[in-house]
Amino acid sequence: MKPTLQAVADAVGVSRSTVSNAYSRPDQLSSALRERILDAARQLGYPGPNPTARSLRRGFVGSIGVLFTSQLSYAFTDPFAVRFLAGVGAAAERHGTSMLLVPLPPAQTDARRAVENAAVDGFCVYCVADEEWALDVIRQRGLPFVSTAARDDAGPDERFVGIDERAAARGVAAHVAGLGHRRVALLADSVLLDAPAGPLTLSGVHEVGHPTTRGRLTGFADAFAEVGVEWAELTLLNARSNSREAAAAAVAGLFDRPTPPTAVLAGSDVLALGVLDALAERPAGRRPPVSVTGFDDVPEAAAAGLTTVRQPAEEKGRIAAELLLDPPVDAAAGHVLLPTALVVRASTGPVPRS
Amino acid sequence: MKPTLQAVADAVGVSRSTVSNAYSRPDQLSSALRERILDAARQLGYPGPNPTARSLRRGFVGSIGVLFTSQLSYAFTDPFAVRFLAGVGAAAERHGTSMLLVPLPPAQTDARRAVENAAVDGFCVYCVADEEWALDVIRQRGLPFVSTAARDDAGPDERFVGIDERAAARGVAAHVAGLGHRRVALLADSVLLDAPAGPLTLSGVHEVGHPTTRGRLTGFADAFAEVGVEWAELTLLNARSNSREAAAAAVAGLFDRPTPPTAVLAGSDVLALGVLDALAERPAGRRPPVSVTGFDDVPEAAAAGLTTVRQPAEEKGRIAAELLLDPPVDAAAGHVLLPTALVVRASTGPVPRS
DNA sequence: GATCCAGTCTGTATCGATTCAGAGACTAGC
DNA sequence: GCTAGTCTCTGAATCGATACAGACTGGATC
Repeated sequence: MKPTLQAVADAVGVSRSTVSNAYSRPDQLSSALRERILDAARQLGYPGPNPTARSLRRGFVGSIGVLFTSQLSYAFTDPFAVRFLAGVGAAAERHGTSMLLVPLPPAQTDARRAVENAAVDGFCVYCVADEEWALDVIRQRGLPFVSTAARDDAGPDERFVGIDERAAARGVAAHVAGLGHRRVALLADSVLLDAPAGPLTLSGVHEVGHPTTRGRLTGFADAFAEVGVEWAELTLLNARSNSREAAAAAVAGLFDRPTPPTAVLAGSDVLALGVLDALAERPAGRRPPVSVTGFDDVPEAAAAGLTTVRQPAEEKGRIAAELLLDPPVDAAAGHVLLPTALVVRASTGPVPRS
Repeated sequence: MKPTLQAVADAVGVSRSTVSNAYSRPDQLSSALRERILDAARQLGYPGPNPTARSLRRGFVGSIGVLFTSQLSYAFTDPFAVRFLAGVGAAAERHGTSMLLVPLPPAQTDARRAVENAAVDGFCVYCVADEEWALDVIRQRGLPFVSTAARDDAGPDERFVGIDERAAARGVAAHVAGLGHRRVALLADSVLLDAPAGPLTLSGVHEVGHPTTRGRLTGFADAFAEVGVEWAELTLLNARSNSREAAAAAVAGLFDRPTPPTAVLAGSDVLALGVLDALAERPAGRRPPVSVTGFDDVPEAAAAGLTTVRQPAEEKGRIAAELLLDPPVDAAAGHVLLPTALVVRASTGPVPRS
């Protein structure tokens, strides 16, 4: 077995406290003794204070948790999530804090346990769809957290960093509407829990569970309502996940309808790229000139010429971690709204006259 | 303050052990009592057993550490590292284990501390340049680890997953040599600690510190030695980091030499893409037809038409985590060599006759 | 009626450190 | 020479749980 702090103390003939001080508070003992202790420790193969025991006694861990909606392995396939993580990592780095990525098992009971058992000082909650249960567990544990999805029932002291989803979405939709498009499809992932891929009918946008998706779809609807296109006239498409493949599957058959949409507004760049994939796969003769928009402006979007909404991904992660690591004294400062910008590229154009 | 397990015990009028059992070993008490305890816990706002205390007593943490050479925030910009992380994440997910990403401060003393203080059950060590000190700390702590860089002094019980860097590099270099190229530049990052960007003279490849880089450069040299081009005739270029920008900086001026190389072999796709960037930025008239190769076959390589060596990134991460999470009984099985393949695309071509 | 056993629950030791009040020794100042 | 102050170091209390060896109960077995 590895020697403990006590073993070192015995070897040198000092008290446990003194050995502890040799590691954590060098100013509390003479440097001669300190050297003697460190030497003995080296000799014995003592690996330094046990991190777990130290955390227990000190009352904090020195790492922050990052919680993802989906499977952890999916998170790495989503370029936006990766940029977000990079931001969290940069901030964690500066604070000498580690990041704990906690995978959530599919069963909710197990997922609760996972959040309960995470040894962290706080959480960055990345857009967990139907995240309420997770926030409950975190609150129950008395841990601080920062959420990236605006929630209606957020307490005044709850920290948040994100964008005005609705306004941003409205912006890109207004651009498409301005180009003359009126037959439009909206594409989003997990519109409803366990909904099949493809067209979906909802009485209204309020039925959408995921707050971020709801915000974006609401913004889309806003812009079209303004030009006289009601919610019921919009085609709503569900993707089973936020991936190009799922998006391609969701638009299957869409362009073979008698009156296909002339534009598809996607809830993320990844989905939009999937739509472009689906279009590219059609034989050249049957490739309608559909306008497509995304959301996020991930690196791939520029290469694909995708019109989209830019939001600062890395910044979001960085600020999330910073709000967690040194909380602003002013509660209002704990609520950060990031800027967005409409980025017009080649994937949108005027509606073709037929 | 949050109530402890003891508080719940007192409230129900049972012993602490029983409350502990209610959470961790439900078969050890009647379900009626268990319900009563869980109810009381809910009432009191008890968040469940403290993860840190539990880890201390149990002797394990339930999370594995991932160690990166470089800044944690850089890791997320490297597509290969991201795929690796995805693999680790997938395996961790299956085992119900969390991943701890430990940022290493620049100062070595601090970095040691960071590794010493990480509350984990083991480490996946991702290609830490000059990683020896880190492995020492891990060994000292008595923790298991899996390395992704082959080391000459690896103990027989030390686990490893990776590729035959030298053979793979030799393969792609042989392809380039086969195309007739003889004036060739080799580009790698951190060839020597703190070397400047650009040309570098080394008496031999053995001087290269980073084992992965050394392996690849050796393979390149092997292939050219076979066609009669000696090490001293090869141009060695150092990039300050593994990024497109650094690569572009490293090849500055290279193509304006009196006898510029006709091919550049890069130690990674990211570097190779940087070389292509640099070439693309030159005015069309002064853009020599240079062959460029990468290494890794990251997603971006295909789009850029880059000739490269494919290695299974996600698989590497997955296996690394699995070797850690359930160690093979057979020591030989703890040493996994993954397959590689030469992927020829448009970025290489026959040497132009001048 | 004694014995055994399974099912529940308790008590104590333990995991490996940090903290903090205070004990001694020594120096300085008056 | 005495008081105050500074440096070092010690001891006991504490962080919040889990493990394990029993104690007790009630029923089945012979």
